[in-house]
Amino acid sequence: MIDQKSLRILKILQEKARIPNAEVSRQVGLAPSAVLERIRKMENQGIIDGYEVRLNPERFNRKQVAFIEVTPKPDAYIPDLGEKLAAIADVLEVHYVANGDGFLLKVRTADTLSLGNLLQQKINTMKEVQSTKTTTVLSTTKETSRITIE
Amino acid sequence: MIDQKSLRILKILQEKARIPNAEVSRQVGLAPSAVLERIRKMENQGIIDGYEVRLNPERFNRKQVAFIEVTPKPDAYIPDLGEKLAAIADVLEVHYVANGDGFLLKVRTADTLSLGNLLQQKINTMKEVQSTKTTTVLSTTKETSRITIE
DNA sequence: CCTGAAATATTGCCAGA
DNA sequence: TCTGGCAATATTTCAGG
Repeated sequence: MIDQKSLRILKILQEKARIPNAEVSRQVGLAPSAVLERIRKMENQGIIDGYEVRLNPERFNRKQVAFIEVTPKPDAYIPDLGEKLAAIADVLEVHYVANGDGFLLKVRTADTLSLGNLLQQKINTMKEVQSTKTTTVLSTTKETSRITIE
Repeated sequence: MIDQKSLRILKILQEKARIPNAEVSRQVGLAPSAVLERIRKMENQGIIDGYEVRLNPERFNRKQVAFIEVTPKPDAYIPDLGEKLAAIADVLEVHYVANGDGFLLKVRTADTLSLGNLLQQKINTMKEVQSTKTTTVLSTTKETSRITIE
C-alpha cells in the first residue's frame, strides 16, 4: 500500500516534522520535487492528517494527567454525551469502551485541585452522567502519539 | 511567562506545524526574523519539544486502541518495569497511577487478535508482572495531544 | 526585542523521460 | 513516478535602533 520510500519519508517526519523538504530529499535520495509530490499525495489520501507542535505541558500548567471513567445514566443518549465530553478543553481523549459500556477520558489539568473542579463543575453536573471514577497519574514514563509504521 | 505574541505563534503551530516561517510572521505581524528568534528561543527553553506528523492509524493497521492496567508483583522494581513496558513499540503511553499502585498503558494494535498477542507474549510474560486488566476501545470521539494554552 | 537588507537555500511548477 | 531547470519565496544572519 505504501512503499518503502514513502515510509522513510514518514519516519523522518515523525521525528522532526518541521524540516525543509530539501533535507528530506537528501536523506531519502530523491529529488525535492519527488518528495514534495509524495507528501502532497499522502496528505490528500488522508495518510497524513496534519502536523503538530509538541509542547511541554509543564510550561503551560498542565502537569496533571488523569483518566476518568464516566458511567452514563441508563437512559443517556451516548453520542451526545461523547460530544459534550469532547468539547471540554482539558479533555484530550474521549473513548467509548467495552468495560461497563461507559467512556474513558484522558484529561490534563494544572493540578489535582483543578482536576477536582473539572469533575465537579463540568462532568458530574451533566445530566447524562451517573458517576465517575478517576485515576490520577503519579508519573509518566512514555507518552507519544507516534504509531508503529513498518 | 510567555507573552501574547509567542502564544499566537504557538497556536498557529498547533494547527499546522509545517508551514513557512514567513507565513507565521505575516499572521502575527512581525518580521520573519523576529518570529524565527522567538521560535528558536522556545525550542531552546524546552517550551517547544518538537514537531510531529499526525498519521492516520487506520492506514497503518493500528485501528485498535486499548488501555491495560498492569499490576506488578509485590517485589517488582517499578522503574525498570516502566522502562521495559515503554520499550514495546505498540505501547504508546506508560503511566504510573495512584489506583492500586500499578501502570496504566495505552496501546495501539491492528485488532483484538494482535492485542491478545501483545498481552500474552510481551506483557504477561514479564517477570515483574502479576496480572493485567484490559479495556478495549469501541469507538473514539476525540483523541488529541494538544494541550490548552493561554 | 525588534526591523530591514543581503546572501543563501528552498519551494513549487513544468517539461521531458 | 521520476529528474532537472528556473523563477518566486523563504530562511538565516547580521548590523543597527
